[in-house]
Amino acid sequence: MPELPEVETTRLGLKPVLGQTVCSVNIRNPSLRLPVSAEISQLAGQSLLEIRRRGKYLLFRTESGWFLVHLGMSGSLRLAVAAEAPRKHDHILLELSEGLSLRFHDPRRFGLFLWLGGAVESHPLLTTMGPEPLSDSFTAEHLFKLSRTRSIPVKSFIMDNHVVVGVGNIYAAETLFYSGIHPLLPSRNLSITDCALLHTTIRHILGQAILRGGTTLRDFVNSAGNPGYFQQQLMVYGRESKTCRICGNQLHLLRIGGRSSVFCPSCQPVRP
DNA sequence: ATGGTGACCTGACCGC
DNA sequence: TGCGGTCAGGTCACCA
Repeated sequence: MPELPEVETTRLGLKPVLGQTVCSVNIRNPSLRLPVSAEISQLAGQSLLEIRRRGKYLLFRTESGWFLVHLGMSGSLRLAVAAEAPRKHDHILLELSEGLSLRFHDPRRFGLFLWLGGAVESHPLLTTMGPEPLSDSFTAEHLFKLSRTRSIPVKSFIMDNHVVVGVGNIYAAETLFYSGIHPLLPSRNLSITDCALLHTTIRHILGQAILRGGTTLRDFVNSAGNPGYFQQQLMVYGRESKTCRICGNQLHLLRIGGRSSVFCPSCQPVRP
């Protein structure tokens, strides 16, 4: 499910929990990508002071330290009233003051819910990540420099979290379409002009998707349980064998790095 | 170092 | 209605 815009949508929607105290922690199923440690129970009695996002990770600050949440492929964080019965796959419940309940829901259990303590910046999950796409540290020159030695397809390159964080399968496909670049182009063949175009497009598309509350294909819901609306303007993702919205030719499907990759052979031609 | 593949897990959907 | 196959928004360990 969630790429950067969906995670940011979740973060913005959780602002009402700031300042609230965790009354109790209920771990209903600890089997996530990494086991949920009993340390998480330390959250009881702590106030939620701040929520940051780094890539697709959400970082929650409390008085005694930080905990991290990753939504994996199918995860969501939802604010419910405490009286509501937990749903299937609601794995972790944080009962808050004022009768609310913050619920981590994740059918496929690829997500993470980890206690970090004081070591936020230095955690191995966070130290090797590339720049934030919407920050000043992400530049065309950065893309150009890293791509010089890489033969992998440009689609895999922009989805690599060491290159730039937060670009998943949907937004990678859309970025390459708007940039007019074939998804299989070897990364080292990108020109500085290509990199400038990719840089601008990534920022524009992620920004637009955040404004529309993210993309809902099957099951993404924000913290209030509502879907996003960016899917209404997808140009290629999920549209294989349909016609290109620009040129009218048929869109094609490839598998790149094990991920389905739709593109327009006319708008994104193979280069000579 | 780099790149390709499988693994993790459940649910939805399709064709028979 | 049921069954088996396939696919899904992410990430990492493993191998060549």
